[in-house]
Amino acid sequence: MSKLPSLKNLSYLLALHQHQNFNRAAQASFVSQSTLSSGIQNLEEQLGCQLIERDHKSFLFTAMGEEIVERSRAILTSTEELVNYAQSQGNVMEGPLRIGCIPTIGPFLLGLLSKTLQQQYPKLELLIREDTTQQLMNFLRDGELDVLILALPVDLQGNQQWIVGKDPFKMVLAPAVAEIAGDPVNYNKLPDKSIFLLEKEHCMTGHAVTACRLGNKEKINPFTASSLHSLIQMAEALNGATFVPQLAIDAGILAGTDLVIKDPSDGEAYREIGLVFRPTTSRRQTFRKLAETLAELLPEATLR
Amino acid sequence: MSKLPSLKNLSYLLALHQHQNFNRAAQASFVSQSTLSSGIQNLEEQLGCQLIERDHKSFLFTAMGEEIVERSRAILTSTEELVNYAQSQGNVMEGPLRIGCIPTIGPFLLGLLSKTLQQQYPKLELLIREDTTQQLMNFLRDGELDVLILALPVDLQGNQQWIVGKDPFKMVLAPAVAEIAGDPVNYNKLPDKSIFLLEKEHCMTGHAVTACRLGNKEKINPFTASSLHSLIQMAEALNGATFVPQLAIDAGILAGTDLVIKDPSDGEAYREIGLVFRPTTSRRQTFRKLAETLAELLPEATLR
DNA sequence: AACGAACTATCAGTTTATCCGATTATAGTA
DNA sequence: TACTATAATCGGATAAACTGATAGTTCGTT
Repeated sequence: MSKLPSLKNLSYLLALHQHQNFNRAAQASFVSQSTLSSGIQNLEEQLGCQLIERDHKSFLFTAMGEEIVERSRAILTSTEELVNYAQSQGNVMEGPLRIGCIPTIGPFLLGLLSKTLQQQYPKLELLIREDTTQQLMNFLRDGELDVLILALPVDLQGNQQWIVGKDPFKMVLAPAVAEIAGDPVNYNKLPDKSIFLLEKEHCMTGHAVTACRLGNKEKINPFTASSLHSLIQMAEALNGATFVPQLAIDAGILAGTDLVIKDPSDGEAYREIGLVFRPTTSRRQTFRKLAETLAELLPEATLR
Repeated sequence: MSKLPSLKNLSYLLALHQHQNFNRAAQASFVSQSTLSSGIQNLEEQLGCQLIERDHKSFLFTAMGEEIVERSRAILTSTEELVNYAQSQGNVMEGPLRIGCIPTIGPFLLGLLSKTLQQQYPKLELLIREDTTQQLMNFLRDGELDVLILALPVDLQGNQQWIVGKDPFKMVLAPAVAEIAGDPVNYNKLPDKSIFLLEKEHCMTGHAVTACRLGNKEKINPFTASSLHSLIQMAEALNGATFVPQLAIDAGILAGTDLVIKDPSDGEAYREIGLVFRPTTSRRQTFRKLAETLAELLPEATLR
């Protein structure tokens, strides 16, 4: 049996991969540049293969290097999770839990969620980051977040997901448009360019929205909003209509507006909310409890 | 972020768990008893919790200790697999591969398998262990084997399985019995106590065998054989009949006997052969290629 | 062509961690 | 009581990790 590499050296490799620069990686690892340099060399020697190609000014990770980085990451996060588990005395709802969430869910759910969790598990230290799905996936991959709350479907990229519940879409219409829209809304009765949507990055791709996009292009206004709040303001100010998640409505996003809520014509108008996490995690128990708490706060729970 | 424990200390903990004795664990780890002792203490201090309860003469792992052992095992095997992968230059069919196999498969399949593998992947170092299913599962859990070849179904105990193919059961009868048995065999025409079976541990629990057990108890001889070879000898010597896997027949287990081969009456008379491995493994690519090679050698491949 | 900026590798010296052997302490056993 | 088996402890030796300074490379600028 050959000698195992040290976790420290593996972490140096990870830092180097993240920062693509010996100095910055060393700083991030709280060691000197020389330490990190020799650490990497040490690792290459122990593993008996080249991890990075040097060309004196810069360097590049080899394919093997990338693979080793992947595996090292899994090993290091497992070890961190072990330490975390031990220091929480085996209570899976203690210590830090780093959650990522998208902006069309976060503001309307996390307030209540963190309140509920704090009450139920007072020793849980919630750390929440709001960003786009893709950014959050990167943070998850890099081990900077433990679990994501996303709108499904999503490109899992090797991660695992649990569906937690559904969030129905409602149509929200300016009064003038509401009068002629019918109930549930008949898209054909709406004026051209009267439907406002979010930018694509927000992936509010519920069935209703997709159907609307495909079948009623002329009804859709070419301007897109960058947040739910501005979406609603646009709909109100320009006498239009839009789709808003039930979650946001429940959280009072329409307060102070005179918009009218109606059902979309498509009965399957909802988005699914899910938890996403690394398949190599050893915190499934924690995520399970999180999922249960989350499901109770959603309009329709469907834990699976 | 608190400091991570060293892999060495984790391995000391594993050794201690395996040997339940500081001296033997230290020997197995090639260190002195004092080193191991302080390593464990070190670990407990770093993790901030008690892993073993000492009562001056002996000790006991705490629940937390057991959990940490589990997790440490996953971390260490991942690291070993990383090293192995690197040292094989990323070629997943190089280096050691430790296979466990049950005795009703091993002698009839592994000869051909290892020959095929050696030819296709000359740098693969095959290590084969033959034992009961339960023993093999223990070796797998303890990281002493990488993958098992078993007859399904099997209690996975948290492991993962891939089904590789089917191995049909044939009936094998002494000539006198064969004459009256019909073709396919009608169990009712057989004399009482004329069917011989293996000991239960061998889990030759194909549908045919199970059906026969349930519906024709009086036909079954109360004596059980401890190997396929003795099973066949009993059937021949005592003018009886028995079930034998196609695999064993193909390998020539009936050579030199005057037994007659017939189909069992049940059309679904087969056992499934599968690969079983730890869910935390990072050698799926290796196992995949093994599965493909294996499937080609089985009477009926059904890779899934 | 010369210079400086941005890099990584190397080296000598220091600090830290690991390990061993001997010893102590405890409990069970002959 | 002496003996055996066991784990914890301690001082000193050894090996590993780390640092700061320096060397050497490349690239862009003057």
